[in-house]
Amino acid sequence: MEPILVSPDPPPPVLAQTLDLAGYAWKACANASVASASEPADGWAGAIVVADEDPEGAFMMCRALRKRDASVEPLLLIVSGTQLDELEQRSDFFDDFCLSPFHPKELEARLHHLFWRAGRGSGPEIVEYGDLVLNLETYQAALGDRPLDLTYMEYELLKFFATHPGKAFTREQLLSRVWGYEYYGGARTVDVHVRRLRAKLGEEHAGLIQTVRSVGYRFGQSRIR
Amino acid sequence: MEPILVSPDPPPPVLAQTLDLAGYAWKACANASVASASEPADGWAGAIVVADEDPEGAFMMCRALRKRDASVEPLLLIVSGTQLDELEQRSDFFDDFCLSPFHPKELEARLHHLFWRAGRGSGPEIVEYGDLVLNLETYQAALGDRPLDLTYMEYELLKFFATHPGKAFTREQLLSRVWGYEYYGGARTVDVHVRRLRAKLGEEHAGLIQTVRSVGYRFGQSRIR
DNA sequence: CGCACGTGTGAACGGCGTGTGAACGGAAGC
DNA sequence: GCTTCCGTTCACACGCCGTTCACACGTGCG
Repeated sequence: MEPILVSPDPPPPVLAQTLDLAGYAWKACANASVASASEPADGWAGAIVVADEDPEGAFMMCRALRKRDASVEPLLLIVSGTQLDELEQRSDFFDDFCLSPFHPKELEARLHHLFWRAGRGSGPEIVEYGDLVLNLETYQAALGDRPLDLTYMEYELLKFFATHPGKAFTREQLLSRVWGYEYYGGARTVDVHVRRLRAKLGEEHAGLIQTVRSVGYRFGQSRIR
Repeated sequence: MEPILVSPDPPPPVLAQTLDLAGYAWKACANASVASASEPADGWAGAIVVADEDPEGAFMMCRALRKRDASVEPLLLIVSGTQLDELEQRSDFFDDFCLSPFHPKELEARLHHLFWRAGRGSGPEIVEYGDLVLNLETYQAALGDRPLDLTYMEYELLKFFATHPGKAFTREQLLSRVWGYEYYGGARTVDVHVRRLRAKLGEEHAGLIQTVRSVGYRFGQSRIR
Protein backbone atom coordinates (compact mmCIF):
# COMPACT_ATOMS: atom_id res chain seq x y z
CA MET A 1 0.00 0.00 0.00
CA GLU A 2 1.14 3.51 -0.74
CA PRO A 3 2.28 5.58 2.24
CA ILE A 4 0.16 8.15 4.01
CA LEU A 5 1.28 11.75 3.83
CA VAL A 6 1.80 13.22 7.28
CA SER A 7 2.33 16.84 8.20
CA PRO A 8 4.15 18.52 9.85
CA ASP A 9 7.64 17.11 9.70
CA PRO A 10 8.45 15.74 12.18
CA PRO A 11 4.95 14.78 13.36
CA PRO A 12 4.04 14.56 17.05
CA PRO A 13 5.60 11.41 18.52
CA VAL A 14 2.18 10.03 19.52
CA LEU A 15 0.99 10.18 15.95
CA ALA A 16 4.06 8.48 14.56
CA GLN A 17 3.86 5.79 17.18
CA THR A 18 0.16 5.17 16.57
CA LEU A 19 0.66 4.84 12.84
CA ASP A 20 3.59 2.49 13.28
CA LEU A 21 1.73 0.29 15.75
CA ALA A 22 -1.29 0.11 13.46
CA GLY A 23 0.95 -0.94 10.61
CA TYR A 24 0.49 2.03 8.30
CA ALA A 25 3.24 3.16 5.98
CA TRP A 26 3.69 6.92 6.21
CA LYS A 27 6.01 9.75 5.28
CA ALA A 28 6.24 13.18 6.82
CA CYS A 29 6.46 16.33 4.70
CA ALA A 30 6.90 19.85 5.97
CA ASN A 31 4.82 21.56 3.28
CA ALA A 32 2.95 21.07 0.03
CA SER A 33 5.88 21.43 -2.29
CA VAL A 34 7.87 18.83 -0.41
CA ALA A 35 4.81 16.60 -0.54
CA SER A 36 4.58 16.95 -4.29
CA ALA A 37 8.26 16.34 -4.75
CA SER A 38 8.35 13.14 -2.74
CA GLU A 39 4.99 11.82 -3.90
CA PRO A 40 4.99 8.12 -4.80
CA ALA A 41 4.16 7.09 -8.35
CA ASP A 42 0.66 5.92 -7.44
CA GLY A 43 -0.04 8.96 -5.32
CA TRP A 44 -0.56 9.23 -1.60
CA ALA A 45 -2.87 6.75 0.05
CA GLY A 46 -4.25 9.65 2.06
CA ALA A 47 -3.10 12.42 4.35
CA ILE A 48 -3.04 13.33 8.02
CA VAL A 49 -2.55 16.98 8.82
CA VAL A 50 -1.95 18.12 12.39
CA ALA A 51 -3.35 21.59 12.83
CA ASP A 52 -3.15 22.35 16.53
CA GLU A 53 0.42 23.63 16.48
CA ASP A 54 0.53 25.67 13.29
CA PRO A 55 -3.03 26.24 12.09
CA GLU A 56 -2.03 28.59 9.30
CA GLY A 57 0.44 26.21 7.75
CA ALA A 58 -1.86 23.26 8.25
CA PHE A 59 -4.80 24.82 6.43
CA MET A 60 -2.54 25.98 3.64
CA MET A 61 -1.36 22.41 3.35
CA CYS A 62 -4.95 21.16 3.16
CA ARG A 63 -5.89 23.65 0.52
CA ALA A 64 -2.88 22.72 -1.53
CA LEU A 65 -3.60 19.01 -1.25
CA ARG A 66 -7.21 19.49 -2.28
CA LYS A 67 -6.78 21.95 -5.11
CA ARG A 68 -4.31 19.81 -6.98
CA ASP A 69 -5.11 17.90 -10.11
CA ALA A 70 -5.50 14.68 -8.15
CA SER A 71 -7.02 15.62 -4.82
CA VAL A 72 -5.46 13.72 -1.91
CA GLU A 73 -8.11 11.59 -0.24
CA PRO A 74 -8.94 10.74 2.37
CA LEU A 75 -7.67 13.62 4.45
CA LEU A 76 -7.78 13.46 8.24
CA LEU A 77 -7.35 16.66 10.21
CA ILE A 78 -6.15 16.78 13.80
CA VAL A 79 -7.30 19.88 15.62
CA SER A 80 -7.59 21.20 19.15
CA GLY A 81 -10.95 21.86 20.76
CA THR A 82 -10.57 25.59 20.29
CA GLN A 83 -10.39 25.20 16.53
CA LEU A 84 -13.73 23.45 16.16
CA ASP A 85 -15.51 26.63 15.15
CA GLU A 86 -13.11 27.20 12.30
CA LEU A 87 -13.90 23.86 10.74
CA GLU A 88 -17.29 25.06 9.63
CA GLN A 89 -15.60 27.35 7.12
CA ARG A 90 -13.21 24.68 5.88
CA SER A 91 -15.56 21.79 5.18
CA ASP A 92 -13.96 21.00 1.86
CA PHE A 93 -10.48 20.78 3.36
CA PHE A 94 -10.92 17.44 5.13
CA ASP A 95 -12.93 14.22 5.20
CA ASP A 96 -12.77 13.59 8.93
CA PHE A 97 -11.18 15.19 11.96
CA CYS A 98 -9.91 14.06 15.31
CA LEU A 99 -9.65 16.12 18.49
CA SER A 100 -6.22 16.56 20.01
CA PRO A 101 -5.11 15.10 22.33
CA PHE A 102 -6.46 11.91 20.81
CA HIS A 103 -6.64 8.36 22.01
CA PRO A 104 -4.63 6.10 19.67
CA LYS A 105 -7.62 3.80 19.35
CA GLU A 106 -9.79 6.60 18.10
CA LEU A 107 -7.32 7.65 15.46
CA GLU A 108 -6.96 4.06 14.40
CA ALA A 109 -10.72 3.63 14.14
CA ARG A 110 -11.08 6.81 12.09
CA LEU A 111 -8.33 5.80 9.70
CA HIS A 112 -9.84 2.38 9.29
CA HIS A 113 -13.22 3.82 8.51
CA LEU A 114 -11.85 6.41 6.11
CA PHE A 115 -9.96 3.81 4.11
CA TRP A 116 -12.88 1.42 4.18
CA ARG A 117 -15.08 4.14 2.72
CA ALA A 118 -12.50 5.04 0.11
CA GLY A 119 -12.47 1.43 -0.97
CA ARG A 120 -15.68 -0.52 -0.91
CA GLY A 121 -17.71 2.06 0.88
CA SER A 122 -18.90 3.97 -2.11
CA GLY A 123 -18.98 1.03 -4.50
CA PRO A 124 -22.07 -0.92 -5.44
CA GLU A 125 -22.81 -4.47 -4.43
CA ILE A 126 -20.65 -6.66 -6.58
CA VAL A 127 -19.94 -10.36 -6.75
CA GLU A 128 -16.73 -11.33 -8.47
CA TYR A 129 -15.14 -14.60 -9.39
CA GLY A 130 -12.15 -14.46 -11.67
CA ASP A 131 -13.14 -12.56 -14.80
CA LEU A 132 -16.78 -12.86 -13.92
CA VAL A 133 -18.47 -9.80 -12.44
CA LEU A 134 -22.05 -9.59 -11.23
CA ASN A 135 -23.54 -6.25 -10.29
CA LEU A 136 -26.37 -7.05 -7.94
CA GLU A 137 -27.81 -3.55 -8.08
CA THR A 138 -28.10 -3.22 -11.82
CA TYR A 139 -28.80 -6.87 -12.52
CA GLN A 140 -25.99 -6.96 -15.00
CA ALA A 141 -23.19 -9.39 -15.56
CA ALA A 142 -19.93 -9.30 -17.46
CA LEU A 143 -17.06 -11.58 -18.29
CA GLY A 144 -13.99 -9.41 -18.29
CA ASP A 145 -15.09 -6.44 -20.38
CA ARG A 146 -17.67 -8.38 -22.35
CA PRO A 147 -21.19 -7.86 -21.03
CA LEU A 148 -23.31 -10.95 -20.60
CA ASP A 149 -26.93 -10.85 -21.69
CA LEU A 150 -28.56 -13.16 -19.17
CA THR A 151 -32.19 -13.90 -18.57
CA TYR A 152 -33.59 -13.65 -15.07
CA MET A 153 -33.21 -17.30 -14.14
CA GLU A 154 -29.79 -17.54 -15.71
CA TYR A 155 -28.71 -14.54 -13.68
CA GLU A 156 -30.10 -15.93 -10.45
CA LEU A 157 -28.45 -19.28 -11.00
CA LEU A 158 -25.11 -17.74 -11.83
CA LYS A 159 -25.39 -15.45 -8.83
CA PHE A 160 -25.94 -18.43 -6.58
CA PHE A 161 -23.01 -20.25 -8.08
CA ALA A 162 -20.69 -17.27 -7.84
CA THR A 163 -21.54 -16.72 -4.19
CA HIS A 164 -20.88 -20.37 -3.37
CA PRO A 165 -17.79 -21.20 -5.39
CA GLY A 166 -16.22 -24.62 -5.19
CA LYS A 167 -19.11 -26.31 -3.49
CA ALA A 168 -21.07 -29.03 -5.25
CA PHE A 169 -24.86 -28.92 -5.28
CA THR A 170 -27.42 -31.50 -6.24
CA ARG A 171 -30.13 -30.52 -8.69
CA GLU A 172 -32.63 -30.62 -5.86
CA GLN A 173 -30.56 -28.22 -3.79
CA LEU A 174 -30.26 -25.84 -6.70
CA LEU A 175 -33.96 -26.02 -7.40
CA SER A 176 -34.90 -25.27 -3.83
CA ARG A 177 -32.30 -22.54 -3.27
CA VAL A 178 -32.41 -20.76 -6.61
CA TRP A 179 -35.95 -21.45 -7.74
CA GLY A 180 -36.93 -21.19 -4.13
CA TYR A 181 -39.72 -23.61 -3.69
CA GLU A 182 -40.37 -27.29 -3.29
CA TYR A 183 -40.15 -28.76 -6.67
CA TYR A 184 -41.83 -31.80 -8.12
CA GLY A 185 -40.13 -33.48 -11.01
CA GLY A 186 -38.17 -31.47 -13.53
CA ALA A 187 -34.61 -31.93 -12.39
CA ARG A 188 -33.67 -31.54 -16.04
CA THR A 189 -34.58 -27.90 -15.75
CA VAL A 190 -31.26 -27.35 -14.03
CA ASP A 191 -29.42 -29.11 -16.82
CA VAL A 192 -30.91 -26.89 -19.45
CA HIS A 193 -30.13 -23.72 -17.57
CA VAL A 194 -26.59 -24.85 -16.91
CA ARG A 195 -26.20 -25.62 -20.56
CA ARG A 196 -27.41 -22.16 -21.59
CA LEU A 197 -25.15 -20.55 -19.01
CA ARG A 198 -22.17 -22.46 -20.35
CA ALA A 199 -23.06 -21.39 -23.86
CA LYS A 200 -23.24 -17.73 -22.87
CA LEU A 201 -20.06 -17.96 -20.82
CA GLY A 202 -18.33 -19.00 -24.00
CA GLU A 203 -16.11 -21.94 -24.75
CA GLU A 204 -13.26 -20.46 -22.82
CA HIS A 205 -15.12 -20.17 -19.56
CA ALA A 206 -17.66 -22.95 -19.96
CA GLY A 207 -15.56 -25.00 -17.57
CA LEU A 208 -16.49 -22.67 -14.75
CA ILE A 209 -19.53 -24.83 -14.20
CA GLN A 210 -18.40 -28.40 -13.81
CA THR A 211 -20.68 -31.39 -13.68
CA VAL A 212 -20.13 -33.74 -10.75
CA ARG A 213 -21.38 -36.99 -12.07
CA SER A 214 -24.29 -38.55 -10.21
CA VAL A 215 -24.24 -35.57 -7.83
CA GLY A 216 -24.94 -32.32 -9.62
CA TYR A 217 -22.87 -29.25 -10.45
CA ARG A 218 -20.02 -27.25 -9.00
CA PHE A 219 -18.87 -23.73 -9.81
CA GLY A 220 -15.29 -22.64 -10.07
CA GLN A 221 -12.10 -24.30 -9.02
CA SER A 222 -12.35 -27.38 -6.87
CA ARG A 223 -10.90 -26.85 -3.45
CA ILE A 224 -9.34 -29.83 -1.76
CA ARG A 225 -9.07 -28.12 1.61
CA MET B 1 -35.61 20.50 6.58
CA GLU B 2 -36.70 17.03 7.54
CA PRO B 3 -36.00 15.98 11.14
CA ILE B 4 -33.06 13.84 12.22
CA LEU B 5 -33.84 10.42 13.62
CA VAL B 6 -32.43 9.98 17.12
CA SER B 7 -32.14 6.77 19.10
CA PRO B 8 -32.76 5.75 21.86
CA ASP B 9 -35.98 7.32 23.07
CA PRO B 10 -35.54 9.39 25.14
CA PRO B 11 -32.01 10.37 24.09
CA PRO B 12 -29.40 11.52 26.61
CA PRO B 13 -30.22 15.07 27.74
CA VAL B 14 -26.87 16.38 26.50
CA LEU B 15 -27.63 15.18 23.02
CA ALA B 16 -31.12 16.67 22.95
CA GLN B 17 -29.81 19.96 24.27
CA THR B 18 -26.98 20.09 21.76
CA LEU B 19 -29.30 19.43 18.86
CA ASP B 20 -31.78 22.04 20.04
CA LEU B 21 -29.11 24.67 20.54
CA ALA B 22 -27.68 23.99 17.12
CA GLY B 23 -31.12 24.40 15.61
CA TYR B 24 -31.65 20.90 14.27
CA ALA B 25 -35.11 19.37 14.02
CA TRP B 26 -35.09 15.88 15.46
CA LYS B 27 -37.35 13.08 16.66
CA ALA B 28 -36.50 10.19 18.95
CA CYS B 29 -37.52 6.62 18.15
CA ALA B 30 -36.99 3.60 20.36
CA ASN B 31 -36.41 1.09 17.57
CA ALA B 32 -36.41 0.56 13.84
CA SER B 33 -40.09 -0.22 13.47
CA VAL B 34 -41.08 2.94 15.30
CA ALA B 35 -38.67 4.81 13.08
CA SER B 36 -40.33 3.43 9.98
CA ALA B 37 -43.79 4.15 11.28
CA SER B 38 -43.10 7.78 12.10
CA GLU B 39 -40.89 8.52 9.13
CA PRO B 40 -41.64 11.78 7.37
CA ALA B 41 -42.81 11.70 3.78
CA ASP B 42 -39.44 12.81 2.42
CA GLY B 43 -37.52 10.46 4.68
CA TRP B 44 -35.19 11.22 7.55
CA ALA B 45 -32.55 13.87 7.07
CA GLY B 46 -30.12 11.56 8.83
CA ALA B 47 -29.76 9.59 12.05
CA ILE B 48 -27.88 9.72 15.34
CA VAL B 49 -27.63 6.46 17.23
CA VAL B 50 -26.28 6.38 20.78
CA ALA B 51 -24.59 3.06 21.37
CA ASP B 52 -22.85 3.34 24.72
CA GLU B 53 -25.86 2.35 26.81
CA ASP B 54 -27.40 -0.46 24.80
CA PRO B 55 -24.87 -1.57 22.17
CA GLU B 56 -26.93 -4.53 20.99
CA GLY B 57 -30.03 -2.51 20.32
CA ALA B 58 -28.03 0.32 18.79
CA PHE B 59 -26.28 -1.88 16.28
CA MET B 60 -29.52 -3.60 15.39
CA MET B 61 -30.97 -0.17 14.78
CA CYS B 62 -28.06 0.76 12.52
CA ARG B 63 -28.36 -2.42 10.55
CA ALA B 64 -32.08 -1.91 10.08
CA LEU B 65 -31.60 1.68 8.97
CA ARG B 66 -28.95 0.70 6.47
CA LYS B 67 -30.54 -2.43 5.03
CA ARG B 68 -33.82 -0.74 4.20
CA ASP B 69 -34.90 0.13 0.72
CA ALA B 70 -33.79 3.70 1.19
CA SER B 71 -30.74 3.70 3.43
CA VAL B 72 -30.78 6.44 6.07
CA GLU B 73 -27.83 8.77 5.56
CA PRO B 74 -25.86 10.25 7.05
CA LEU B 75 -25.68 8.13 10.18
CA LEU B 76 -23.68 9.31 13.18
CA LEU B 77 -22.83 6.82 15.89
CA ILE B 78 -22.04 7.76 19.48
CA VAL B 79 -19.89 5.19 21.25
CA SER B 80 -17.79 4.86 24.36
CA GLY B 81 -14.04 4.40 24.16
CA THR B 82 -14.31 0.73 24.99
CA GLN B 83 -16.37 0.09 21.87
CA LEU B 84 -13.80 1.43 19.44
CA ASP B 85 -12.55 -2.03 18.56
CA GLU B 86 -16.00 -3.19 17.55
CA LEU B 87 -16.36 -0.44 14.99
CA GLU B 88 -13.90 -2.14 12.71
CA GLN B 89 -16.44 -4.89 12.08
CA ARG B 90 -19.31 -2.48 11.54
CA SER B 91 -17.86 -0.10 9.02
CA ASP B 92 -20.97 -0.11 6.89
CA PHE B 93 -23.25 0.80 9.79
CA PHE B 94 -22.25 4.43 10.12
CA ASP B 95 -20.73 7.39 8.32
CA ASP B 96 -19.04 9.00 11.30
CA PHE B 97 -18.75 8.40 15.01
CA CYS B 98 -18.25 10.49 18.11
CA LEU B 99 -16.71 9.41 21.40
CA SER B 100 -18.90 9.63 24.48
CA PRO B 101 -18.81 11.76 26.57
CA PHE B 102 -18.62 14.32 23.80
CA HIS B 103 -18.13 18.02 23.71
CA PRO B 104 -21.21 19.71 22.17
CA LYS B 105 -18.95 21.61 19.81
CA GLU B 106 -17.49 18.40 18.45
CA LEU B 107 -20.87 16.87 17.82
CA GLU B 108 -21.99 20.05 16.13
CA ALA B 109 -18.92 20.13 13.94
CA ARG B 110 -19.38 16.49 12.94
CA LEU B 111 -23.03 17.03 12.08
CA HIS B 112 -22.19 20.10 10.09
CA HIS B 113 -19.57 18.25 8.13
CA LEU B 114 -21.79 15.22 7.52
CA PHE B 115 -24.61 17.33 6.16
CA TRP B 116 -22.25 19.40 4.15
CA ARG B 117 -20.93 16.26 2.53
CA ALA B 118 -24.43 14.90 1.97
CA GLY B 119 -25.37 18.17 0.34
CA ARG B 120 -22.45 17.97 -2.05
CA GLY B 121 -23.48 14.47 -2.91
CA SER B 122 -27.07 15.14 -3.83
CA GLY B 123 -25.91 18.17 -5.71
CA PRO B 124 -27.58 21.54 -6.15
CA GLU B 125 -30.99 22.05 -7.65
CA ILE B 126 -30.04 20.55 -10.97
CA VAL B 127 -29.97 16.90 -11.88
CA GLU B 128 -28.20 15.89 -15.05
CA TYR B 129 -27.73 12.64 -16.87
CA GLY B 130 -26.28 12.79 -20.33
CA ASP B 131 -28.44 15.11 -22.42
CA LEU B 132 -31.16 15.05 -19.80
CA VAL B 133 -31.44 18.02 -17.47
CA LEU B 134 -33.89 18.37 -14.61
CA ASN B 135 -34.28 21.66 -12.81
CA LEU B 136 -35.69 20.79 -9.41
CA GLU B 137 -36.53 24.37 -8.56
CA THR B 138 -38.62 25.16 -11.60
CA TYR B 139 -39.93 21.66 -12.17
CA GLN B 140 -38.75 21.76 -15.75
CA ALA B 141 -37.00 19.16 -17.77
CA ALA B 142 -35.10 19.25 -21.03
CA LEU B 143 -33.37 16.85 -23.35
CA GLY B 144 -30.45 18.72 -24.79
CA ASP B 145 -32.02 21.98 -25.91
CA ARG B 146 -35.47 20.51 -26.39
CA PRO B 147 -37.73 21.17 -23.40
CA LEU B 148 -39.76 18.25 -22.13
CA ASP B 149 -43.38 18.79 -21.22
CA LEU B 150 -43.85 16.36 -18.36
CA THR B 151 -46.77 15.89 -16.02
CA TYR B 152 -46.18 15.82 -12.28
CA MET B 153 -45.92 12.07 -11.90
CA GLU B 154 -43.81 11.71 -15.01
CA TYR B 155 -41.46 14.32 -13.62
CA GLU B 156 -41.22 12.66 -10.23
CA LEU B 157 -40.55 9.29 -11.77
CA LEU B 158 -37.90 10.65 -14.09
CA LYS B 159 -36.32 12.54 -11.23
CA PHE B 160 -36.07 9.38 -9.19
CA PHE B 161 -34.59 7.51 -12.10
CA ALA B 162 -32.08 10.22 -12.87
CA THR B 163 -30.91 10.40 -9.26
CA HIS B 164 -30.41 6.63 -9.13
CA PRO B 165 -28.87 5.82 -12.49
CA GLY B 166 -27.97 2.27 -13.32
CA LYS B 167 -29.76 0.63 -10.45
CA ALA B 168 -32.64 -1.71 -11.14
CA PHE B 169 -35.88 -1.24 -9.23
CA THR B 170 -38.93 -3.42 -8.91
CA ARG B 171 -42.34 -1.92 -9.54
CA GLU B 172 -43.07 -2.14 -5.84
CA GLN B 173 -39.92 -0.20 -4.98
CA LEU B 174 -40.82 2.47 -7.50
CA LEU B 175 -44.36 2.70 -6.18
CA SER B 176 -43.25 3.08 -2.59
CA ARG B 177 -40.39 5.50 -3.30
CA VAL B 178 -41.90 7.65 -6.04
CA TRP B 179 -45.59 7.43 -5.26
CA GLY B 180 -44.59 7.35 -1.62
CA TYR B 181 -47.06 5.04 0.01
CA GLU B 182 -47.88 1.41 0.40
CA TYR B 183 -49.65 0.35 -2.65
CA TYR B 184 -52.44 -2.14 -3.19
CA GLY B 185 -52.70 -3.65 -6.63
CA GLY B 186 -51.91 -1.56 -9.65
CA ALA B 187 -48.32 -2.41 -10.45
CA ARG B 188 -49.28 -1.68 -14.05
CA THR B 189 -49.39 1.97 -13.13
CA VAL B 190 -45.62 2.00 -13.32
CA ASP B 191 -45.70 0.43 -16.76
CA VAL B 192 -47.98 3.08 -18.14
CA HIS B 193 -45.94 5.93 -16.76
CA VAL B 194 -42.74 4.40 -18.05
CA ARG B 195 -44.34 4.02 -21.44
CA ARG B 196 -45.38 7.68 -21.53
CA LEU B 197 -41.95 8.76 -20.36
CA ARG B 198 -40.31 6.75 -23.12
CA ALA B 199 -42.68 8.30 -25.64
CA LYS B 200 -41.83 11.82 -24.50
CA LEU B 201 -38.13 11.08 -24.37
CA GLY B 202 -38.40 10.29 -28.04
CA GLU B 203 -37.29 7.27 -29.97
CA GLU B 204 -33.67 8.27 -29.71
CA HIS B 205 -33.59 8.32 -25.93
CA ALA B 206 -36.34 5.84 -25.14
CA GLY B 207 -33.62 3.34 -24.33
CA LEU B 208 -32.68 5.40 -21.29
CA ILE B 209 -35.30 3.46 -19.38
CA GLN B 210 -34.63 -0.21 -19.81
CA THR B 211 -36.91 -2.96 -18.67
CA VAL B 212 -35.27 -5.70 -16.64
CA ARG B 213 -37.55 -8.60 -17.29
CA SER B 214 -39.20 -10.16 -14.26
CA VAL B 215 -37.51 -7.52 -12.12
CA GLY B 216 -38.57 -4.02 -13.08
CA TYR B 217 -36.86 -1.06 -14.70
CA ARG B 218 -33.43 0.46 -14.85
CA PHE B 219 -32.37 3.94 -15.94
CA GLY B 220 -29.30 4.89 -17.87
CA GLN B 221 -26.31 3.28 -19.39
CA SER B 222 -25.34 -0.16 -18.27
CA ARG B 223 -22.66 -0.10 -15.63
CA ILE B 224 -20.96 -3.30 -14.70
CA ARG B 225 -19.19 -1.80 -11.71
C1' DC C 1 -19.98 -56.49 -26.32
C1' DG C 2 -24.44 -54.90 -24.66
C1' DC C 3 -27.10 -52.92 -21.19
C1' DA C 4 -28.20 -49.31 -17.84
C1' DC C 5 -27.67 -44.92 -16.13
C1' DG C 6 -26.57 -40.14 -16.18
C1' DT C 7 -25.92 -36.12 -18.89
C1' DG C 8 -25.79 -33.00 -23.17
C1' DT C 9 -28.63 -31.09 -26.76
C1' DG C 10 -32.14 -29.47 -29.88
C1' DA C 11 -36.84 -28.43 -30.40
C1' DA C 12 -41.43 -27.34 -29.07
C1' DC C 13 -44.95 -26.04 -25.91
C1' DG C 14 -47.19 -22.92 -22.84
C1' DG C 15 -47.36 -19.50 -19.27
C1' DC C 16 -46.58 -15.08 -17.82
C1' DG C 17 -44.59 -10.67 -17.92
C1' DT C 18 -44.80 -6.61 -20.60
C1' DG C 19 -46.39 -3.16 -24.15
C1' DT C 20 -50.26 -0.73 -25.72
C1' DG C 21 -54.66 1.41 -26.64
C1' DA C 22 -58.75 2.87 -24.47
C1' DA C 23 -61.86 4.09 -20.89
C1' DC C 24 -62.95 5.60 -16.23
C1' DG C 25 -62.97 8.98 -12.50
C1' DG C 26 -61.39 12.61 -9.86
C1' DA C 27 -59.27 17.18 -9.47
C1' DA C 28 -58.18 21.64 -11.07
C1' DG C 29 -59.22 25.72 -13.77
C1' DC C 30 -62.15 28.80 -16.46
C1' DG D 1 -71.49 23.48 -13.85
C1' DC D 2 -68.72 22.58 -17.66
C1' DT D 3 -64.40 21.49 -19.72
C1' DT D 4 -59.82 19.92 -19.67
C1' DC D 5 -56.13 17.48 -17.84
C1' DC D 6 -54.07 13.61 -15.77
C1' DG D 7 -53.44 9.54 -12.90
C1' DT D 8 -55.19 5.07 -12.67
C1' DT D 9 -57.30 0.82 -14.17
C1' DC D 10 -58.80 -2.57 -17.54
C1' DA D 11 -58.52 -5.63 -21.52
C1' DC D 12 -56.00 -7.76 -24.91
C1' DA D 13 -52.17 -9.21 -27.87
C1' DC D 14 -47.42 -10.29 -28.40
C1' DG D 15 -43.20 -12.41 -27.50
C1' DC D 16 -39.80 -13.82 -24.35
C1' DC D 17 -38.35 -17.40 -21.50
C1' DG D 18 -38.89 -21.22 -18.30
C1' DT D 19 -40.13 -25.80 -18.66
C1' DT D 20 -40.66 -30.23 -20.63
C1' DC D 21 -39.96 -33.89 -23.87
C1' DA D 22 -37.39 -36.88 -26.92
C1' DC D 23 -33.23 -38.48 -28.35
C1' DA D 24 -28.12 -38.85 -28.77
C1' DC D 25 -23.83 -39.48 -26.54
C1' DG D 26 -20.52 -41.03 -23.08
C1' DT D 27 -19.35 -43.84 -19.24
C1' DG D 28 -19.26 -47.75 -16.05
C1' DC D 29 -20.29 -52.44 -15.18
C1' DG D 30 -21.37 -57.19 -15.80
